Amino acid sequence: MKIATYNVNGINARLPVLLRWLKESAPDVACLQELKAPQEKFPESAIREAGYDVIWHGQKSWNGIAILSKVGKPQEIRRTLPGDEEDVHSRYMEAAINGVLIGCLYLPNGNPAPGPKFDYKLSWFKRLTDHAKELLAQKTPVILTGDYNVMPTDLDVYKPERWVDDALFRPEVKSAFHALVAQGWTDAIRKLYPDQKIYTFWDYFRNAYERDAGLRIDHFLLSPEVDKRLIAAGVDRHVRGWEKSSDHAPVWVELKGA
DNA sequence: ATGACGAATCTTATTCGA
Repeated sequence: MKIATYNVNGINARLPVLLRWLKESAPDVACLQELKAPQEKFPESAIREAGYDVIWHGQKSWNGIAILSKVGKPQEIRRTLPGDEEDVHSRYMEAAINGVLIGCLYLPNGNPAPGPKFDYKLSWFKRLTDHAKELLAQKTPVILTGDYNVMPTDLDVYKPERWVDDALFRPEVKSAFHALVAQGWTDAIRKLYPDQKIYTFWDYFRNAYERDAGLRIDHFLLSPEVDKRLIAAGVDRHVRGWEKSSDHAPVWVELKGA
């Protein structure tokens, strides 16, 4: 089973690129973030014509996540992250597909830091960590994937010294990520490529992609029951070079079995 | 500190992203 995550930066602006990538990469499951579309403006028929069942949670202007599957209808478990009834951002969605629980997430950016947006990022991270602990306790196959908006180490940043005060790289955020992983999750890309410079995002400015001035912020965390099935993982970085691309590239894992 | 780019919106300017 091949599972992918892709921050599309606007599902309607990205539709041709998304469909092209789905056809080329043919993931069984795809988690999307930053739909930037209200619920009723999601291009459902185009996705279904591409062969995917889909559930999504849109929001006007910002955020929004979706889970696509061509190996059975996603059985939705939840479409909000527990822990704050007042949080109305569409940033988390969870579904069971083929016996694997898949959490699709878009963690807040948090800039500028410090400030209320940074506080929201940290509290969202805390809620995710609390929820992740409960998922792990079930001792079933679980994947938490998406745009974490965190570069976990210096190896994940083209120029670490320029990012020290940024909300994606501040010590509080890196420690939150490491604490989450330390519950017992496996960072799939880092497990298979412990020493390689691998990026998933290149901003639109200053020819960042051409200069390979990138960041690794889209991650796959695997529960032990999934980790033992991990065969391969990678980034479809060439997709970032396509016309009208997102600023992120898709990331994927391949698991043993259906 | 700002801006470079791109997307969305109560658009011709502003907000957000990372």
